[in-house]
Amino acid sequence: MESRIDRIKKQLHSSSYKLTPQREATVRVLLEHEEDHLSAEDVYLLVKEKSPEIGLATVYRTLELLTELKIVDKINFGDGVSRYDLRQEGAAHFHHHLVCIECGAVDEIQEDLLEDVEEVVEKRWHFKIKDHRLTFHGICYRCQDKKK
Amino acid sequence: MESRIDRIKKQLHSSSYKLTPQREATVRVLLEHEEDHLSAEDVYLLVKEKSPEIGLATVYRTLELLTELKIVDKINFGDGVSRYDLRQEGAAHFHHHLVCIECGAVDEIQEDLLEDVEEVVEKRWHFKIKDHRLTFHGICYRCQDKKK
DNA sequence: CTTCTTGCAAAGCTTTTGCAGCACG
DNA sequence: CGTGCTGCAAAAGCTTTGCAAGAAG
Repeated sequence: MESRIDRIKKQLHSSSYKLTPQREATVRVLLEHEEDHLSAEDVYLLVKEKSPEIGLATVYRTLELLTELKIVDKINFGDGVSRYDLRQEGAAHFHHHLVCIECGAVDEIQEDLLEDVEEVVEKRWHFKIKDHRLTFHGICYRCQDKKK
Repeated sequence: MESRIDRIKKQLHSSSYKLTPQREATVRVLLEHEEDHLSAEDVYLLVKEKSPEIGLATVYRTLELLTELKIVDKINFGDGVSRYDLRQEGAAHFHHHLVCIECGAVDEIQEDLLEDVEEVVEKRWHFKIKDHRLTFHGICYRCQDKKK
């Protein structure tokens, strides 16, 4: 069976890029932390554990490359660093985020809740939507429970 | 009649901050460019036209202060700079944005289109929503028309 | 006086870039 | 060989901070 890495390798090849050991190590870290929202520095430190010789610049370059190929999405929650999020395979749109203003946790909503809204926006504002970013700021279920 | 500046002055006072000449000049620039999405540097240059002695750090400090008081919202469209957007008076939530991937224009949607979605999120994910950020990326009506 | 605010310069951070060397066909 | 990729260090932004001086009550 074809693995996720293999498919990413093909995506790279079809744009004439190689899956070098450094790039593979970076992608593996992203796969192992799919639930998280790692910054470039986070990724760098994790890659370094297994491939200590990698440079931070290479991580940045790889993340930029993966963003360009739409394998990952670059997001910004307003804390001064960019974070990188593996896109669901075959997902047309970017998923949504729930950012907790108390504990800082970031949860994901994979479901697309914006279909109706997008229809309205396309018609009423005559805007051809290609992608979206939706983040809710509030209090997560864990922090709500904690207060009781 | 009470002006917008007066009301902002009161908001500052009620948190024991002063509306200094520098702060007032900064707020005026924001009011005059309500439609735009100015970066700190943009604001600095515009304020400088009328108050040449102002320092960039003061503009940053003022924008931070206004963000804290929820008079402006700090946004990030992923281009490496923070932008500042005056909040509609009395608006409970942040408005939405349409970012054109061809010409870079940013249009605003003042209407709140997320009421239904928020209800679903609060119930299904047990998340207490305090605010949201919604940005659509796509092609604006101007660029669509241009192609015809 | 006392407290808050400012301007300047320096420092801090994240991210990008230049370049020589390496890898691999 | 040639092209692409990497690591390192330097550079380049954007933003924050330290500090002495200034403003305001």
